[in-house]
Amino acid sequence: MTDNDLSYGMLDRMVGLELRKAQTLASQTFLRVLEGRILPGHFTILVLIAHNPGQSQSRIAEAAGLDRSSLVPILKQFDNNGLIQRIPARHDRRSKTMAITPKGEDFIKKYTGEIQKLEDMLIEGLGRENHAKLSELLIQFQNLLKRDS
Amino acid sequence: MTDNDLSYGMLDRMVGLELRKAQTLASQTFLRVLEGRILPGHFTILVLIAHNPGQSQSRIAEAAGLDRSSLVPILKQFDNNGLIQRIPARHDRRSKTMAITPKGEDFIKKYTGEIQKLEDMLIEGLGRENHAKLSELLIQFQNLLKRDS
DNA sequence: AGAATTTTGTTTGATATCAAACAACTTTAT
DNA sequence: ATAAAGTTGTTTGATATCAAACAAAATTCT
Repeated sequence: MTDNDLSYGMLDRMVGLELRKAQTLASQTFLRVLEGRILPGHFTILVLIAHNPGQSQSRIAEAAGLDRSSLVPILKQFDNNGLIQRIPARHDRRSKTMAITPKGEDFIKKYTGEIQKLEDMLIEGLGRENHAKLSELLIQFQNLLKRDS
Repeated sequence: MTDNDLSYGMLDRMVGLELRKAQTLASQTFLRVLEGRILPGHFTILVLIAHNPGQSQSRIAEAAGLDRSSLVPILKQFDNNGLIQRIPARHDRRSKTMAITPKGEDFIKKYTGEIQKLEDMLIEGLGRENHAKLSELLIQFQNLLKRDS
């Protein structure tokens, strides 16, 4: 059960490994909350579309931390399932404006409670300030790496 | 460039999304440091083997946050490239003890400097206490989710 | 000792993701 | 106005990863 007796050597003080493990665990937990009906990252995309109607796919992809091309099959599925609608954009004949449908809204609402409960558990476990600090540090972390590239 | 004008809605205060984006970015940056010769996660495994000789594959996998089965092709490649050695374990005829080879050591050493430099940049950018705090919070975060499952 | 359970490494199949290439279109430069 | 450069969504190929199933071996139970 414990893997604490393993030495991480030079990796001991590196955030990278902890980041990866935390992300994997979070993803698995989230998937359980969503009853395996949708992947966490996909749910995120759905929420992004819901809260930012009329955005291009590229922008949504960037906000979600995904490649443009990865979005294609996901959106196709959302469309097929009636969770979103894709309308040709007025001003740009290449891009298709996306919007959430009522069915999509319902889908999001269905899981909002459980997700909030999970987050509340984290807030309680870490403490409110630490929870906020974690988000803040992760964002700062990203900014440093963006600057680096 | 900025995606700050996008609303994250209910995801605003959730660590999950930031975790995912941070991890993706970190992985890409790391890959650049390693000159694309090895994936960050794979390098981690190599370091784990180097610092924990004689461990089973399962334990290494768990420590790296990977599935047992995912390790198989990775180790095969390491073995083929002469970075590690696999010797049948004395006490357990199923398991193969792994150890780093001199060539593997050299490989790790070759990148240690650059990796340390990257981490130093992060320490400087976040501040030493914040950098330590980030690792600490990520570990705490994992413990909470483990408890949850 | 013998049977049942667990563990180890592996194979196989499914899926998510990326990266590069592409056509259609838009924007910018000359 | 025309050419050059960039952008958008997509297709195609490659790869990483997981999950389930498996055989062989070890461990636990009775």
